[in-house]
Amino acid sequence: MAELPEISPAEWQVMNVVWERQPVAASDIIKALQVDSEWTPATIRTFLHRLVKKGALKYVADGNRYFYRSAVAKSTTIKKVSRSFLQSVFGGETGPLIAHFVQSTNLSADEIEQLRQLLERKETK
Amino acid sequence: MAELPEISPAEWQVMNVVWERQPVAASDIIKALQVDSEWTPATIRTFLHRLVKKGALKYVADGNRYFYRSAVAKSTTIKKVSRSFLQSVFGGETGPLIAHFVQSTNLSADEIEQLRQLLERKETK
DNA sequence: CCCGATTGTTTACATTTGTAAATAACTACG
DNA sequence: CGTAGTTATTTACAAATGTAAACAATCGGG
Repeated sequence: MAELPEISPAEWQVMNVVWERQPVAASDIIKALQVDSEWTPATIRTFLHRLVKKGALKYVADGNRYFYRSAVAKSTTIKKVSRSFLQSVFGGETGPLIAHFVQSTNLSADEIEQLRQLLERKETK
Repeated sequence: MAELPEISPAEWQVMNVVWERQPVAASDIIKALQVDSEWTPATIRTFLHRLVKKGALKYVADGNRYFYRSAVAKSTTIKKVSRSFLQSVFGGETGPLIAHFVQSTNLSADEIEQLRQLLERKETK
């Protein structure tokens, strides 16, 4: 159980809402997700269930409502899945990965500056 | 069929070998993959089969051997899967994604310089 | 206190994925 | 020309995933 659970793409959507607003009731998660997905409430509840079973979410009951919280840190989870992605798609090479995303996106002047600074700090270290 | 096929993580390993050395015989793909995976030849052949069926690979037979080639461009495929990843894991925000990878990796001075230049070009455009 | 609405639990089902063995087809050596 | 050894095709099967309906428990309003 020390194992970080595998989180599927659909489940990521759910986790993102929880990380953002926890503790949060199922009804609110459903509302949030229905804005940009086609999922029915039943479907979203299935995801919640599975995530609890996987150990990615936990909850506290208040009457018949559950308030969900994440059981795994977002940062840890991001690290894990990012490593897999990097490995599968870019053969483990970060340089090309970053290059790809820099080129394929419109970055604001501000973001560019931020990244520039990140690189600078990286360099001197 | 104009649809870009979905490629699973295991299949990505196969595709990477093909993109690198195409046209390439199954036996060579198997050899290449056995270096860092535990897959048996039968398993790898299953992946090849599925990839052909999905339209991600095609082949030319030479006697009883097949020589495989990709049927989809690596760049296109990377774009597609990268978009999904960006969306799922970073809510579509490239800035944080790049920041994550910059921080979580050891970049060589050279790579840092490359990226710096990429950003510069990005800025003035 | 009963009943409709809400919330959670169970069950369902097709598809995809990882993993591979069984079988068929073919080729090349003896 | 038959047969051992490749190669490819078919079949297998459990687990995960996307998608949701059916069912059960409970809560709140009348």
